[in-house]
Formats: sequence, structure tokens, C-alpha cells
Amino acid sequence: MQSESETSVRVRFAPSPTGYPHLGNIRTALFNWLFARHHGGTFILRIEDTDIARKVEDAVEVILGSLRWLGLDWDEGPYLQSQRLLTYREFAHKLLDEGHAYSCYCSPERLETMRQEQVQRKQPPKYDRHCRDLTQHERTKVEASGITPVVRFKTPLEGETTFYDLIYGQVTFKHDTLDDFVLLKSDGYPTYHLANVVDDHLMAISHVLRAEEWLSSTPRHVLLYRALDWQPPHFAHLPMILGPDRAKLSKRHGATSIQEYQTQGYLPEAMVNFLALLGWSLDDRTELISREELTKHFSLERVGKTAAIFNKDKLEWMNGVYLRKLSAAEFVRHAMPFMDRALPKLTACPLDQNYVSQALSLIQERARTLAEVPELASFFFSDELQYDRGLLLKGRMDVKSAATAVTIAAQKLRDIATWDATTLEGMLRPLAAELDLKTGNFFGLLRVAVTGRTAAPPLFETMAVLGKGRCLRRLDLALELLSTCFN
RNA sequence: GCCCCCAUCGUCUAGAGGCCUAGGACAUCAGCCUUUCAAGCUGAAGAUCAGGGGUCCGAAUCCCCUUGGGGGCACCA
Repeated sequence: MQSESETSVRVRFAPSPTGYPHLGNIRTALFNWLFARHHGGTFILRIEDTDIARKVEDAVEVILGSLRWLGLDWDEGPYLQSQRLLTYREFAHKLLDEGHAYSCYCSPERLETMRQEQVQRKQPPKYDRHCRDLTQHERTKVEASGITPVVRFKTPLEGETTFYDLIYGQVTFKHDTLDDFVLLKSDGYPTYHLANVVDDHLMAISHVLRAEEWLSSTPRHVLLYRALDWQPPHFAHLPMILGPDRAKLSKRHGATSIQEYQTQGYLPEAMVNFLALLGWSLDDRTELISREELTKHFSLERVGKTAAIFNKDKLEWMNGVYLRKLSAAEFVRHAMPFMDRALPKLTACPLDQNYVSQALSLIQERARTLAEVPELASFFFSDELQYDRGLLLKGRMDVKSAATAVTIAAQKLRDIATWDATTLEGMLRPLAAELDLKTGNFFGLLRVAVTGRTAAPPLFETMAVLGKGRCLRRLDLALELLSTCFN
């Protein structure tokens, strides 16, 4: 920690806009952010948009939006690599001039058939270095035919590269398992390897925290740093987050993009808490931890090495915890957009704010995500309750006594002056005894009548919120439904 | 096929030689609370620490092998 703070910590999150950020991407962003904040360093956002073919139009927007949603604010950027093409070309040419790179004129077709043959022969697919040792004469000859070459790195043929990863420790790769990778594509854009190394150096990145899938390309990067006579940054590869099938997260894993979690009604704080625990832990017991505590305690030493399958059940549980921690007003503020989206007809007319907040406060404790709220609360907002009349007889009551019970209850309720939970309970509980009904059965019957469902918030509070008029109307409706049960 | 990484309950994890007859959390099951649901509380079940060899007085922890899983091997990132 001391050595880390000696030189200023500068980290970056460098997504490519070829898709929407998923849990793994965002976890990487989070760890970078936490690392920067913990050390009082700088968190930089860099968009690696060097693949024009795969670029997704609104991906950058979504990336920025997701980071903002989670409160992962950046100090510099977003830098766009597509606007720095000259810089990469400059260094590609420098490598060319200094003999660390060469122009390759091989056609994609040739490369493809070569690869196929190699795979068929069960050989590692590697570029065969066809153009590596072309004579000047050969070179000018091909160039005359108008082929635009790519620039390839001249990987040393022998020896090995070793680097120290802050999480995985010392890692060594033999050079003969590497090939001459492309630095500059024929369209003039750099590859990831070139752009990434150039930018990390130019932007004075001190620590590269990225997913473990990059571990095996790190030797290439180290080689590049050396060829350019630059000091490489510290590397820390983060364990992968896998889908339920243990494979790398991708589109086919359902909820892939982080923004889907937003629309499903997860709270950013819950998301941050959950993601932080995917690969990092404070101790042997802490599960709920605030952003402040996280930045205070975050350290690379407590990042694990094993890939994790993310556990949606646990996320849901945690989100429920965060939902319940909200004040009633905050809960309403968070839930309203979901209400509007799911129940546009019902919320179209201006609703009494007091009614809404009373209703939602009964829902708050029962929701695990905000997207569940409209469904859980819908009976508060619909005039015409729709339910199967059979529900009224759930308490294995016969139709007649059910009808009697509802009739008497409605009668008595009509005369109530103060409509609140306490009064309602004071009236209805003794009534159950008078009717010689178990409270469970009687209250269950009223619950269905009043909410249209067997599972709902506590009856008296619910009735108190619904109000006298609504309750009485619904009891009448129940009576009607019961009457249709006779024969 | 080659290279790299990893390996503790179903899942997330604690564990850096004796504190481990392996701890916590989610999920599961049971009980309590209770008008239902949810929440809460209590408890149960669940890991021969992948397997096999070493090292050591002593290993989940160190070493080796095997197996399994993942990742990489593009003019994609």
C-alpha cells in the first residue's frame, strides 16, 4: 500500500463499444473505481473504439449511463481511441523504423486457409511469419501491386517473458508460443494491443486492472512496452465472472447488460455491494457494506483468483434488503417510474400522493425488486377487481356462511366512524367470534374480497389505506360473486 | 491441438501449517411469530477442503502428478 501511494495511482476502465456492458465489465469498472478512490488516485474512462465493423451505435451512451447510474464517476475522459489514430500510427511507424515491426502483405484469405490447415493438423494456429523476412526487393514488388499492408510486431523467436501479476503472481510465457500479432490494421486503425499499450503509457496508467481473459495477452503487451522502451504498468487481472453454465458471460446468458438490472428494478447501491463481493471480500462475515466502507477497505490483496458464477438469488435478496432500508419517501420516488411504466392506465389520472405513499409503504417490505412493485400494489389502484370467485371459498367455507359473513361485515363496516386499522381490527376480530369463524378463515375471506388475492399486506392496514368507500364496494362485488355460486 | 490460469457446501466466499471436529451469506427444509404474504427470529441439512502422492511432529493451507473447469491462440476487443 505504501509503494502504491508513492507514485500516484492512475487507473482506467477501457470498454469497447461493441456491445452493452455486462456484469463482468461493470465489476471491472467498479474495482478500478474503488482502487482509485481508496488511494486517492485518478479514475480514467477510455473508450476503445478501434473496431469500426463491430461498433454498436449507442453503446458508448449506455456505458456512460451505466457508470453514472452506479455512481462510478470518472476523473478524466471519456477519451476516444478513434480520435487518436495519428498517435498510434506514429508509434507503429517508430516500431517499424526501429526493426521491431514489419509490414505484412498476406491476404485474409491466405491467413484463413493457413489457420484451417493448422487446426486440421492439430497445430496451434499461428501466423507463419511469411512476410517477416521479406527482402527490400520483394517488398517493393508487392507494394507496387497496391496492397495495403498491416503492421505486425516482430515477436522474439526465442526466450520467454515473465511478469508479475498483483493477483496471480509470477507468470511466464515462452516466446515460441506467441506469434507476430498485428499492431496496425489495413484500415489504418490500431489493434487493441497497440492502442492499449500506447494509451496506458501516454495516460500514465499506473495499474492495469482488467479481466483475467487478458492474462495471456499480457506478454505481448510487455514485449511492446520493452520495444518502445517504456516502463510497463502494474498488472492485476481480475477473476472472471461466468454465466450459470460456467462459460464466459455473453448475450445468450439472458440478463447480460447492466442496464437490464436497472430496468428490472435493482438499486445501484445493492448492485455495487453485490458486485464488490464477487471476487473480493472484507472478511469472513461481512455481506452488507456501504460504498464508503468499500472504498475505505478495498485492496487487491483481498481479491481472489477463482472465477465466480453470479448468483441472482443472492442479488435479489440483497436488493430487498436495500429496498427495505429506504425511507418511505425514497421508496416511492424509486418505485413511481415503475408504476407509471407498468400501470399507465391506472396512474394516468393524477393520483393522491398521500394515498400512493401509504399504499406503497405496505408494499415496500414485500418487494425484492422495484419491477415487482406494480404487480404487488395493483389492487390498490384498480377500480374493477378481477379474481376467481373460488378464492373466496378458500377457507373451506360453504357459500352460504361466506355470504353471511360478508354481508354482516359490510353492514357493520358501513357504520364505522373512524376508518383506521385499529378501529377495523377492534370491530372485525370480535365479529369473527360472533360468526363462529376462525379468524384465519374470516380474515382470509375479507382479504380476497378486498384485494382479490390470497397473499397481500396485513388486512386492516390494507383496508385502512383503501378507504371505506372502496372496501364497501369490493365487499358488494364479493357478495355478487358469491351469489353466482348458488347452483 | 498448443499456451496460461484456477480448484473449500448447489452458489458467493472465510481460511495465508496447529485457533478447522472447516466459519459466514444466498438458496433449501423445519419451527417460532402471525389474519395471508413478506420481513424477523431459531434450528437443520449441506464441503471425506477434486483425487493421488510427497514434505513436516502436524496440511484445506507447501511441493509434484492426475483429473476437472475456465480463459487465450483474428486485420475482435
